[in-house]
Amino acid sequence: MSTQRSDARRNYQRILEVAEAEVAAHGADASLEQIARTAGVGSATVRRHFPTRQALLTAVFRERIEHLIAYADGLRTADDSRAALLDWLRTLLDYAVSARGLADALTYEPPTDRPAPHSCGTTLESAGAPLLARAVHDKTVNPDVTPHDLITLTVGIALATEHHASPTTEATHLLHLLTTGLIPAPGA
Amino acid sequence: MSTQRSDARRNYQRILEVAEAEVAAHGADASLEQIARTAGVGSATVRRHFPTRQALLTAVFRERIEHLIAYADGLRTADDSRAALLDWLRTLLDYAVSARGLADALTYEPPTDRPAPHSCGTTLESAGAPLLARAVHDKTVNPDVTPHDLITLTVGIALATEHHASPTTEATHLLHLLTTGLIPAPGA
DNA sequence: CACGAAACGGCGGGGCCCGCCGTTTACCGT
DNA sequence: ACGGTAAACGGCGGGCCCCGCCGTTTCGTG
Repeated sequence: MSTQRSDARRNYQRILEVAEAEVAAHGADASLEQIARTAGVGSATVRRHFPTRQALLTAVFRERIEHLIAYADGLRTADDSRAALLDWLRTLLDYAVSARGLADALTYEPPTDRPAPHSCGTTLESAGAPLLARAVHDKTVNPDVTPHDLITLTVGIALATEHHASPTTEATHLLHLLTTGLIPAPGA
Repeated sequence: MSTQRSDARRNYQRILEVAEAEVAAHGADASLEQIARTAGVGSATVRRHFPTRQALLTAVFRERIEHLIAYADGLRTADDSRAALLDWLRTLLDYAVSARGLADALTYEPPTDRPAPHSCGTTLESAGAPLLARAVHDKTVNPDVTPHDLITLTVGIALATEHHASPTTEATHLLHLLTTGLIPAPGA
């Protein structure tokens, strides 16, 4: 079926498994050579399957991204559009904070990204878009907020808290501030 | 005066100058060896003056940090405490976005940072604290916002927009969203 | 079973960071 | 003015990493 040879497919899987562990342990800049070594393949093979580090990260996080997309889909029919959006953002942030390297992977989209319109970030944005649109339609969210803004802000929180003492608690706190507004408009 | 030898002082300055340029060009992970090379010193000398990369970055950004602190001081007596805080945040963000590496330097405070209570981030936080306190006192800002939150959120925006198409415009937009509130409380 | 192409992986080059250690250089006291 | 000493220097080698090349193995197929 797949135009790929069987050993190639096997190596691909093996590398991916090892990469998941390694990225979880060392973050987005885990050593490719180390991955190759513990996967029992040459480092060239790793780069053959994943030409760029970003490609590897995308593959590593694919499952989680899809999970997030599915979650967003489920939330589309929720009663309270505002709560749904909040819920999704919290989940997204939780993922970004707990999965080392995810946030970094999400920031690195655009070095002339023509042939990758379904890379991590873009798909996430289109998954969040309906939730956002509905919330905007219900007047609970400012209309000049774009899906892109959602992702970027969340990723930003994750990145900024990454090296702190207790990232999770701090991140949730910051998300709260973000949603509620740091310095509301004067008429408050 | 200084217990330091004259050549040491000279090298220190020279390295610092080169480092500024190099960091401006290549961000927080500029090559230390490259800096040493164009400064005309051995790489060991660089590490002798700046034991860690973070130390070098701190020195590189010292001026700007102090400028920000001075600006905050000037704003302490402004008429409108809310506007003052906003003004400072905007300036801070502007610095963080335009000076490559600054944001990264600000996230990396705490690997058991005992003897460095006046590292970039900490001093910035104490500079912002009075502005924040006054704004809180005037009821224009939620009281559970800490100075640390201010810095972290701003840095987060800078980090997340760093690799995007037009960081500055996007960053200011995001700051606007942040201050005004992404998803205000239900009673809106 | 044999053959062609796909896939592999070892090797060398270049770079970076780091620590060691012999050498130079500035300072100070005589 | 000068010599001694400690501070400061910088070259070198080791370890790790990423990258590209290219001869070799291995899979799939006719």
